[in-house]
This record gives sequence, C-alpha cells and structure tokens, in this order.
Amino acid sequence: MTATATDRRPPYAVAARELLRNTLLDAACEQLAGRRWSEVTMADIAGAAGVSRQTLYNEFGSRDEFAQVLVMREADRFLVAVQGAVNAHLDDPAQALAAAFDVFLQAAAENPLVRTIVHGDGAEELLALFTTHGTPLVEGAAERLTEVILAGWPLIARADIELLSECLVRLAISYAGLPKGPTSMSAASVATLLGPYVEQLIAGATTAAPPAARTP
Amino acid sequence: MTATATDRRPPYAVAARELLRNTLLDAACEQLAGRRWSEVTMADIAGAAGVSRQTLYNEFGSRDEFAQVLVMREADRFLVAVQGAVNAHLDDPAQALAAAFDVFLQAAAENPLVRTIVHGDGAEELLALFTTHGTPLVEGAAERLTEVILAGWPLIARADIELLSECLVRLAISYAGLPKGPTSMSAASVATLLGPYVEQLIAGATTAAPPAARTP
DNA sequence: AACATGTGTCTCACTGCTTGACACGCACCG
DNA sequence: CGGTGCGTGTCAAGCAGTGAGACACATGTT
Repeated sequence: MTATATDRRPPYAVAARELLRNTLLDAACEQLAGRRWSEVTMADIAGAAGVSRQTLYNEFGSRDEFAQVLVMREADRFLVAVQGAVNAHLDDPAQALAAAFDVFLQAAAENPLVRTIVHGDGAEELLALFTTHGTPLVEGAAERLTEVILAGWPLIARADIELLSECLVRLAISYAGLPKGPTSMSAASVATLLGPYVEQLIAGATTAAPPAARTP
Repeated sequence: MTATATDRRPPYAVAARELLRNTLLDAACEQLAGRRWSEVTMADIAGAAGVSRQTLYNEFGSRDEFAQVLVMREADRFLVAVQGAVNAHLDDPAQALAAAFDVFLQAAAENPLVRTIVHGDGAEELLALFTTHGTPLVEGAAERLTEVILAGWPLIARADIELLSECLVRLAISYAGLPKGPTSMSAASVATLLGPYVEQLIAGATTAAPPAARTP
C-alpha cells in the first residue's frame, strides 16, 4: 500500500454523488450572483447544473432543505479559512483569535452569497437560516470550530472550548450580518474582549495538566 | 469573482463521465506504484476505482487502449508543466527551451509511472507506447507543444514550429527513458544545439513580418 | 373569477452500472 | 500430453438513477 492511509480515493459512486450535489450548489451560487433568491427557481438551478428538476428534488428534498445545505456549505468554507488562520498562530491564542475573526469577516464581506443576504434583496428566507432558523448552522459551526481549537490546544477542557466556540460563532454571524467599521477593528474588539478568557484557559490548562500527565 | 463567461461549468453528465475516467486512471496509477503493469489486472483497476470491470471495458474498450490513454494523460500533465516554463521565458526563446526541457526531465524523473517504465519492471507493453508504438504519443505531444510555442511566438511560421516540436518531443522521450547526467545538463545541451535554430526563426519572423512595432 | 407561475409529487422511458456467465488464449503442472 | 487456473473480452439480464412530461396545489396577478 503505497498511498498513505489517510488520503484514500473515494469510490466512483460516492464521488459522483458529491459531484452532483456540488454542481447543483455551485449552479445556485452562480444564479444568486445576479438575482435574488426569491427570483431563482428550482428549474433555474437544475437547468444551470445541466440536470433535471426531478434530480434536484431527489437529491435535496425541498427548496428549504436545499437552501439549508447551501448555507451550511458556505459556512464550512469559511471554517476552512478560519482553521488556516488559527493554525498560523498556535503560539499566541489572542492573536489567533483576532486573525481568525478577521479572516472570517474579510471572506464574508467578499462572499457573494453573504452580500446578497446582507444587502437584503429578497433573500429573507436565507437570512432566517442565519438567525432565527440558524440552529443547525450555529451548532454545526460551533462544533466544527471546537474541533479546530481543540486540535490546536489539546490541553484545554472541551466544555470551555465549546462555550467559547458558540460565543465566537454568534459574534461572527452578528458582525457578518451587520458590519461595524473595518473588519480588523471588529476582530481586534473581539480579541480584546475574549483574550483574557482564553489566556486564563491556557494558563489553567498548562499549570493544571502538564504535557506528560493529563487530567480529565 | 462570480463567473466569467469563459469558465462555464460543465454540465453534470460531462463532469461525471470525466470523473469516472479519471477515477479509473488514478486507480491504475496507484496500482502501478506498487506492482508491475503486467501484474495489475483489469479487475484490480476496476475494483480500486470502486466500479465494475464491465464499466471499465465500456469506457476504454481494451487493456491496450486503456494503457494508451493512461500514457497520454500522463504526457499531457507534463505538457502543462512545460507550458508554464515556456510562458515564464517568453522574452528569451533559448532560455525557454532550456527551462521547459529541464522542467520536463525533472518531472519525468520523479513521476511514478515513468520510473516504473524506465526501471524496466515488467512494463514492456507500456514502454512500447513511448517508443515503437509511440506514434499517437509523439504526434499528440508535438501537436500540443506546437500550440504552446505558437501561442508564445505567433509570428513564426507554423511549419517551422511543427518541425521543432517533433524534434523536441523525441529528444525529451529519449532523455526521459535514458537519462544522462543531471537534468539541467541535458536541458542545456538541447538548448545549445537548437538555440541557434530558434534564434534564426525569431529573427526571420520579426524582420519578414512586422505587423506592427510590437516585437516581443 | 380567470389566469399565470412555481412548488412538490408521480409515472414512464431510457441510459448506464452491476452481476453473473461464457468462450478464448495462455501459462503452469502433473 | 491433457488438465487446471487465471486473465481478457463479450454478452445478457437486472437494477438504480436521471430525464421528460403531466398533475394537484398554493399564491399572486389582472
């Protein structure tokens, strides 16, 4: 077995399904760049993806579910960027916080989907997926963020990170939907506010649990 | 960036077919990393790709045709690298020649498929595709290389470039199969040998047909 | 009220993948 | 020498997913 066990090729069937879903989601994003969400029909999306409307329904069930997946995928892309920013500052938690937040806000400000929603052009349904109906998004993003942070600082208690993550996700969504000044400013504010907390977490973890002996 | 008119998304059906072919070819490369070509069965390839043997035959006809496509795809990847090297030295044809040749030999030396063939481990059938049965490869690569050069120096007569391209392709295959010293040395040799010819082409083109004062 | 549009569901035809089988060639082996 | 195993190449039947068309339903428009 020459290839490493981690990067295993997905069987064709799985890859094809993923390709279908991504093609449809990409097609929707493309449509959204020019029109409002309420103006984009399921037929438009299917057509832009080169697929029948029925296939779209088979894959995503309903328009609402499709929107949900669309938003979740976009959020996931942000988290990839955030993960990179965090891993680039593993030595300085506060700076990692600021950098990650800045990267996120920057990406959000440039993202077509986010711009569409924030601009308020008939995308109320999508907006709800970020706010009032945002449970899956917030929980999913917080969970994912928890893993990212936990991977960077394994000594901190998971519960503390979960608390921090949900707070960060909510703040991030808030700032993304209602920007305030330059992104770096907002990021600095968050870092200032939460910096002491994370420093305390780090300190508590390193003193309480030196690398050799782990205490749960 | 939303979507320029040039990079249009391929319809799902096309993308899925391409995905199937690439999955199969990748699976074959993976198998080849550990075993000889003669030891890799069609069933192995199909299985590694997560697809049935019949599908493999439907897509590629026979084992020989599959090997042909495999080699051609690998060659195409080399040409992408070569194209990059050429475009990085549009101001100096001789240097472009050397750089492209060096890039090619470097990539060939590191390529698992090429190494397998050169090492001679039971891949005689594949070796033949580069040499005695290499017509499709040589012609295809020369054609492709012609386009690359023509794109860089549009003033040169196509016939001259075709001549040069075929010569280069044959030399490249020769050096790839039977390396001589460091790759940069071989590249320099070729550049020295063919440099005067290309300089002459450039000179002839710019003096004979100056469509504007725009000489590269 | 009549109409137009979009969603969601259903049915049918078709394409493509899977499975199992078979003939053929070939190397190995008693 | 014939038997056996293995791999190639082909075929037919079965199955899953997609495409195409029609339909009921809700909503908004005229």
